[in-house]
Amino acid sequence: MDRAYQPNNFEAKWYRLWEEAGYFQAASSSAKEPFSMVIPPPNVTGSLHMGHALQHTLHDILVRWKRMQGRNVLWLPGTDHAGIATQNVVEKQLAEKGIRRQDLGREAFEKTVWDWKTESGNTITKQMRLLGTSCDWSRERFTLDAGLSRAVREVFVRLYRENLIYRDEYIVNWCPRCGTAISDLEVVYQSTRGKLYHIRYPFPSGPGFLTVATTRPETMLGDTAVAVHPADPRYMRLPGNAVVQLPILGRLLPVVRDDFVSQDFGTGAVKITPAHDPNDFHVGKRHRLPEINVLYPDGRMNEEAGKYAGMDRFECRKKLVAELEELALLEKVEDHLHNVGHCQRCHTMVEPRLSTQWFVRVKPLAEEAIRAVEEGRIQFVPENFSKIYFEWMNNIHDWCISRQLWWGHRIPAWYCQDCSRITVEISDPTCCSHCGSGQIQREQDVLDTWFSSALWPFSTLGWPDENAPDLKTFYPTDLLITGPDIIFFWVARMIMMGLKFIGQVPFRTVFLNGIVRDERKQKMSKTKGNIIDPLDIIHQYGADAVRFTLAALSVPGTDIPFSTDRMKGYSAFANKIWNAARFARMNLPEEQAAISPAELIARRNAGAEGFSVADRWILSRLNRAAAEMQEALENYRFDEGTRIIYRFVWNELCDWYLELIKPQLAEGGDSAGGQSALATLTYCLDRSLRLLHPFMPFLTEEIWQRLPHDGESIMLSSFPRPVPELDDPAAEEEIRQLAELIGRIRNLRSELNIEPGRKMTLQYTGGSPEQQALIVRHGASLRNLARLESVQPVAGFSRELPAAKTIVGSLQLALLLEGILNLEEERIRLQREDEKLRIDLEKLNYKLESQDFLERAPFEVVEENRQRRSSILERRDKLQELISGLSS
RNA sequence: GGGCGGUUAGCUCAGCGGCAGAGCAUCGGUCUUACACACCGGGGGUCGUAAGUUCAAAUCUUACACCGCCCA
Repeated sequence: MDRAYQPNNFEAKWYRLWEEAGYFQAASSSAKEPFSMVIPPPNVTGSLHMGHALQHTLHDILVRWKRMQGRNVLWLPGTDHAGIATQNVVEKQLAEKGIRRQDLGREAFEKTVWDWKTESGNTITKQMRLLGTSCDWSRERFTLDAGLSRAVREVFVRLYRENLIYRDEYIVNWCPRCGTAISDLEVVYQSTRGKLYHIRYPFPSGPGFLTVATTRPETMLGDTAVAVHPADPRYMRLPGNAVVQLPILGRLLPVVRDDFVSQDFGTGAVKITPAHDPNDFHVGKRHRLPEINVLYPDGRMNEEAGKYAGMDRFECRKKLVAELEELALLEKVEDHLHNVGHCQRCHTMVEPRLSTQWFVRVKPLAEEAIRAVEEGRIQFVPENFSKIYFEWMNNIHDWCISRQLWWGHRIPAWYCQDCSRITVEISDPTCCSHCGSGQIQREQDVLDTWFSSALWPFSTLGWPDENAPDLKTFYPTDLLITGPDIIFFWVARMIMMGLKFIGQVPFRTVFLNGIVRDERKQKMSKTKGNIIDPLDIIHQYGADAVRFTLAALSVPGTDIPFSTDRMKGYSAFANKIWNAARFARMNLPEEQAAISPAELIARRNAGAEGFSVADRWILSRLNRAAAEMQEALENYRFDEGTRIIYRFVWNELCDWYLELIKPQLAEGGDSAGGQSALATLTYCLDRSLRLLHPFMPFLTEEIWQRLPHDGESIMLSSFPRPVPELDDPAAEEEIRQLAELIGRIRNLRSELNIEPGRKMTLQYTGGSPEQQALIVRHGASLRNLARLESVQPVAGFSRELPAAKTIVGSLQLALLLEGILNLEEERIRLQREDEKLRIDLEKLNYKLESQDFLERAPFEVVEENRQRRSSILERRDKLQELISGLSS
């Protein structure tokens, strides 16, 4: 084996082998219990970023773990057609050649996008493989696949027929750059420094005016009223039929009274623009006001804007304000900080705009979806997220699903030119279903991408064919792992659709992963330049180190501050286990069979001929690690999982066990002790690798193949479970004591500045019979690990003995020094030790002298404290002996 | 404005009633032949502030401060 861990040497090789061998593939039917997940489909346009890397790592950990537990695992991959994003990408490319999509026409444009998708659209799925994701590529899906499109169509038609989808004129969020409506969720509000314009609307008869304040003066061209609060004393004297005159256009506007007006804002009089403001829209409906749309879809003013027609909205604002000023109708302009909606995709300022769109009536669907979570049929992890879910679901609004795009699922609705009614059909109709006219035209709009995403858990499994084997086997899926940012966009909608169309929840558990940030918890962004490209670091440190780091930082409910330093640490861990394996390999004979638990138990029970205390200890610790790992993974505690295996491999197996068996191995592998040690080591490594496999699939496979093993891949091996017969509290206690003893001697050496290489003589006296026996039994390890030449029992220490002394428990130790010992320094050192004990003792005394404590604390706690005290008393006693030995 | 979360070592975070922990960083010392991506040892904390509950509070309660996120 190489001297050091070099991931680039083997990662690609194993992935190819696994994939070709079909290890990732689920069985449509199997005696094994199924376990299924669907991937949150990344955009086809996308490339792998840290968020994906995190999410896919967490998926893969669970999936590999479940597979090793013998489940029939399906992890279904795929991509999303991402309507706006993809159309934008291709339009941009066309723009470079000076072509607009309108020049191509719809069909040609769609073909261009498809070509692009086939050619470079699957970058991300190739990149996913580098991370080691064991998803079932044979079942890969795309939201525009024929099967999925059929599901979309079926759902649309059925919802329409149940009146859960309708078409209406409504105020929607309009992105002038994308030229389409977007849903409420796709608007991101940004705090923006703007202006508040106070504009005078004169009374047409007589003097005076009403002053209204607005942040969007250009919309005044669409004003159809001015509103005041009915209880506002300032406007009490205004007649009921008062009107004002709209500046510039001269239109007469009624003054209406409406509760919605806030008296504190501005002058208490507000302009009403029903076609361009959601609140005004509702006021307009209440007061039967006309709705005047002043904007073209591209954000220019339309013919309703009079002389401003054709001008861009912001240009118009400038010119219009200047004109008002000239007319002395501009009272004042204030700086104003407010939240302004921007398009999530292109960051253009969104315009609320009246238009005719398709909507889903969500409330009826939401009720059942709320109940599913309330009743625990779906569980959120961490649990807190259910609150966010409930809050949104309880205040849900209808969902605008039509988009004025060309890339997506075209809405299956046809308009009749004769009777002007709508025909909605599963298969394309040739005539109007109402009047039979052949003069029908298909709807131009496509559906919101999230509409098809909402069907993902069942559309990918073969629905609407209700007998599809995959659907029967794998629905409901067991778990969904996704980001908290798409609970509303996606999770909630999947729950609604799953319940509506399959009658069962789409998944039983939703795990929300954190957001990956940089190590200072800043969001990663291009402008900040703090983006870490997962491909870079995979290339540099290996996929295993990246995965392990992401898992280690993945504390449920918190963001992930990704740190390259942390990752270096985990890459070192990979190197550590690599070298532990190398050490084993060097000591093992060429042909060595794997060892079974049964064989191991038999040997262990063979008494003196069998395993050493160290062997029994590490096996017992391994049990503990396996039990803890099980618990950690069951609770989605990826962070704990990494801690558990890290600690076991590094701090127990490598730091202690390997060092403890070196003396035996030095005797030769043929000795009884050597054989047991090798058997134990082989077993522990094998099990460690299996425990680690879900986190570091490549490294574990590479090493596993090089060590004695059963089977063709670690992927197919079983996940370790604790073997009760190997639990051994006595051995654990003994090694704990040995480690304490060694630690004390090492500490002494370090305090006395004794060169690490120098072999010392240790004398000891006192102590319990067990302690004495322990020293004898572990003499070789003690000498080796504390760098001692000899360890001698003595009846007592003479005063003149040139030695540094200390205690462990009730055992007194003396490290013999050459030359003269500085008695004063020695005394100070021992007194410092004593001082620590004194402080501990004081605390304990305080507790144990409290009557309340003795009476009210549980017996075990009191007893524990008593024992601690008596142990400290004993140690102080021995220490005092040493101190007085110095001074007399 | 409403809701949620956070504040523990220099940094990033575990711990969530019974002796304050980890990784990294830091300091001192080592090439002790698996590993310098290593080994050994050390230092470092009023557990945001204040009050309360309790025999016992980092942990439970309340208020406050500061920082984030979501919704309006």
